[in-house]
Amino acid sequence: MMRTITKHKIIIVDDHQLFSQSLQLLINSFKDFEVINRFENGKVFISHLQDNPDLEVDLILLDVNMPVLDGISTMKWVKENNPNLKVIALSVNDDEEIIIKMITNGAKGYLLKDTSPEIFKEAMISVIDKGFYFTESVSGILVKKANNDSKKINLKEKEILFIQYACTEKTYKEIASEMCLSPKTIDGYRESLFDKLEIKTRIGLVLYAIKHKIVLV
Amino acid sequence: MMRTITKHKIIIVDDHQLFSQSLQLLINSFKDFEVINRFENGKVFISHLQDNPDLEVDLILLDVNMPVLDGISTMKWVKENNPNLKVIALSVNDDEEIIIKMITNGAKGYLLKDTSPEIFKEAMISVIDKGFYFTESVSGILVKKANNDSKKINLKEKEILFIQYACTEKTYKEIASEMCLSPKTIDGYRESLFDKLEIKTRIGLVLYAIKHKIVLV
DNA sequence: ACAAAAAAGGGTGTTTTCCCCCTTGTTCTT
DNA sequence: AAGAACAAGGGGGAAAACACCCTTTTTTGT
Repeated sequence: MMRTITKHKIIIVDDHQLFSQSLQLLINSFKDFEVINRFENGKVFISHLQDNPDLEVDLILLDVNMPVLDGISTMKWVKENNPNLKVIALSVNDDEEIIIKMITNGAKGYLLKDTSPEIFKEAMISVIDKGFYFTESVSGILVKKANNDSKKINLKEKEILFIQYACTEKTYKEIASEMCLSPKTIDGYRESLFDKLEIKTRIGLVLYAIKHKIVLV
Repeated sequence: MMRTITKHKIIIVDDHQLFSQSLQLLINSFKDFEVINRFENGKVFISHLQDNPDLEVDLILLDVNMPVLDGISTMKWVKENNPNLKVIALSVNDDEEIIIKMITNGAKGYLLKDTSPEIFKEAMISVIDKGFYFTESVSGILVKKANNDSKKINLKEKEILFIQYACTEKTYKEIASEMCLSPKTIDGYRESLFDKLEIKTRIGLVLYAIKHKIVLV
């Protein structure tokens, strides 16, 4: 006689149909797991949650890069409205900023899509049982952020404006006149920024500005 | 009695194990297809081809974004050494440049990973039978490229290298010594680039480089 | 084979950038 | 009320960036 086992109920949210349908096959091939639903973006997933407030689900696999409503926005909604949901973020990129955003919004795990099925299964079990699963590299990023958070640089309005001008082909003299300041004041801005940002040239300032999205390209 | 059918032999090259193993399950669920091999990057795939010159394979599914040896480099090798291989490029992004590079290097199809399994199967059949499969949007990009090709700026290897150095805090003198050229030659590079790219300062060069992804930030 | 580009290097001079040290006033603390 | 912190401005000088015009050598097209 066969005993009926209650399988863990999984929902996949991913816009890549090829991946999402394939992943469903993989998960269903695991004894204790079954995919009960798939959604192609955060919006339809959230709609489904709203329509089914008593939905039983053990784990959400949430893609980070999606059209319509991406992983981060979806995670924010989950944090606000359904914080008990267990979510593992799935992504192809290991951008620190994104990892941090997903985790601070309540993701219980962050896996790259090049994870092996074994690790993947382990992560699912860990999140369902222990409540979280983080690889060493993700933990490392979290520690690093914690350290860096203390010595954070905050720029004033005028500095931001100056940086934006510096990211053009104008000379400092031209910038000064556009900002209605003396060239010598601009000189001061530059030196104080070089010091603060640990750079040595205007090129460094441009690179910093782009990296930190002070100017967009 | 069951008749033995020769299935189409497929190879998957993709670094995302989760995707690649799952996709194998999906393909094997199609009657006429079977995955005979999976590789995690272009390098190991090429090694396998070299070790098995008489390998019978009907179709390669090649991921574009991979570590070690990416899709484009792998495609280049295939074009040089094994041009009869039928390859469908798989990618998450629809960057025109990349699509063009893959196709000019001989890819017979280009599919986004959010394709439905039905279209995916149709594409596989089309490439095996007719030799190609392109969606309308990909065809559109090819037409557009044909038109734009006339007024294209093409940079030489050394210029690219110089631009990359210019996007650092090094001085031209330092760049010259790192590139083993006289500072005066670097001077020439700069002036010719300023002219070609219609810019006036090194800042403009940095912005151009970032916009055109010559350097990454 | 020969002209035409292109690549490499040079000279000289101007402008811009960068650096260090300085003054004056204001605001905020303690 | 003294001191700290900051915003605005300044002088002078060295180094880097930029401009313009030049020669020599190598590559390339036909």
